[in-house]
Amino acid sequence: MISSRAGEANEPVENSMDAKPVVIKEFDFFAANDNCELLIRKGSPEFPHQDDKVASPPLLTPKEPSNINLSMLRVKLEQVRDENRNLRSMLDQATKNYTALHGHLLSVMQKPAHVNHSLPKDERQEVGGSTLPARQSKDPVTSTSILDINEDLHSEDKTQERLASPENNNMEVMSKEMDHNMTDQIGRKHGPSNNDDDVDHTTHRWGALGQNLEEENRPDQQVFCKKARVSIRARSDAPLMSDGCQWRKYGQKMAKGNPCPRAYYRCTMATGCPVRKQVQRCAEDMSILITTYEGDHNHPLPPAATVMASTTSAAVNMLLSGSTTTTSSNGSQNFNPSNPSLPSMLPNYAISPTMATLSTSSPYPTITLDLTHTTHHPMQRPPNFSLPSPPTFFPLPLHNGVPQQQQLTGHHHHPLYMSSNKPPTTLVDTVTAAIATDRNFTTALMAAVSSIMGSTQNKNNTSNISGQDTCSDEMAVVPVSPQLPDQSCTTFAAN
DNA sequence: CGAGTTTGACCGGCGC
DNA sequence: GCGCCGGTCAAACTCG
Repeated sequence: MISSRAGEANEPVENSMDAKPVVIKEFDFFAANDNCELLIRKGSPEFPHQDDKVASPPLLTPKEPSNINLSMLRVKLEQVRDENRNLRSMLDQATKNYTALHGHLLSVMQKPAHVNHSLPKDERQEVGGSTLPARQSKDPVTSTSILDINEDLHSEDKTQERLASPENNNMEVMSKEMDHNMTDQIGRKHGPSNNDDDVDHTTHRWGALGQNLEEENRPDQQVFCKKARVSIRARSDAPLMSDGCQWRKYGQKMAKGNPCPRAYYRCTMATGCPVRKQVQRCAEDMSILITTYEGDHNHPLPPAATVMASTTSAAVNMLLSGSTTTTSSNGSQNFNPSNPSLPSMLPNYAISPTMATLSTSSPYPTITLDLTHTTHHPMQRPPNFSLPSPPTFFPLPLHNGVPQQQQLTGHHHHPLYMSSNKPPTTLVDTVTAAIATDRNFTTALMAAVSSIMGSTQNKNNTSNISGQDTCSDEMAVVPVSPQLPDQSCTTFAAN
């Protein structure tokens, strides 16, 4: 997600990062450190020579006080480089874990699909108006068990650091991979298709592809997966938060139970982009802005936004995917990390009570993330990130290159540089800060995913074909009235 | 004049 | 069937 220029300069960018060189420039990995920032921002091409400069004997002469500073800087630089190396390795691990996790998810999903459904062929491939071929995947589903993943989660520090790694710009890649896997899965799920080679690689769906596939391919659960939403609660005095995308307001309504009007926006970055968002202030705390995203972009996003969108939509995909085997009788799943019923899942969350809430109630499964307690600097560790209140959600259509029309006029808005000078005024900042650097937040998200997947697994094990959601004893599923579909769909009403 | 916003009308889903 | 409600449409309006 965030990569450093130091990393860029010190080491050749490898693998997926190679493919997205621009991403690297989007975030200032060391924005929190003025000294390092100074060094690094002098220009990455110069950076490899920093060592030479610093190490040159004249500069280290103890007589000169400035050389002392240089020595200190050098030490800091070394530290940063070490950290960068660590983060890189963590990223690798995270990538592997993610892949394994998703693979397992797919394998879990596959079972009930075969048992419970036998869809007509013609229901398989229509996705969002375009035809997505049902792939018969030859990719072996990884055999990593959910327990393995959970075990990884148990190694709290490792996992959390991995996930919190600013280098998680590879999330984009992972997300794409997931989308492909999802496509694979759908193909597998509904029976083999012999079209191995008719994969639509040209369709770049950054958002909830899996969600849409679910929608289209599982009519019996259509209610459940009708539309997925992600809500973000964040404190902001601005009428809306800049998330990097271009939006056009197309409506405003007074919503029941909230004196503040709800504004409706659609993405205008590409014609026909189906992404919508709703913006409304929290009725109980007017300083909290609730932004709800729905749909997936039909166009590429700029790097920074892509990273965020991919990360978040990947989470949504996973959440939704995992939840598809649970049925709508359950209102919502509240992933309470401190819930004692999740001892093995979330070992380290006593300090962060409720971090992310997934509402699985129909018709709109909603992930709500409360960022109102995050600190603002991307590189700062929030002292205590928590989501005390019922959340809202997001498939994030975010990018930083295009100004939000209502807030930004004509500037090219770099979240990073903004955030390094003042508290974030953009959603990108807030979410990025939360996702990229907040261990609790990120791990909570992962925990939520894992929880659902665990739930999925439990459901499968109990062969709950009737669709009744019998909450597993092991899962921290907080039952909410199944007859309150709206309650969890939007935080507006829920609050 | 074009792009974006405002706002009342309209539509569909849902519960009674 | 009716009314409520959320969501969208589109004409009128504003602004640069």
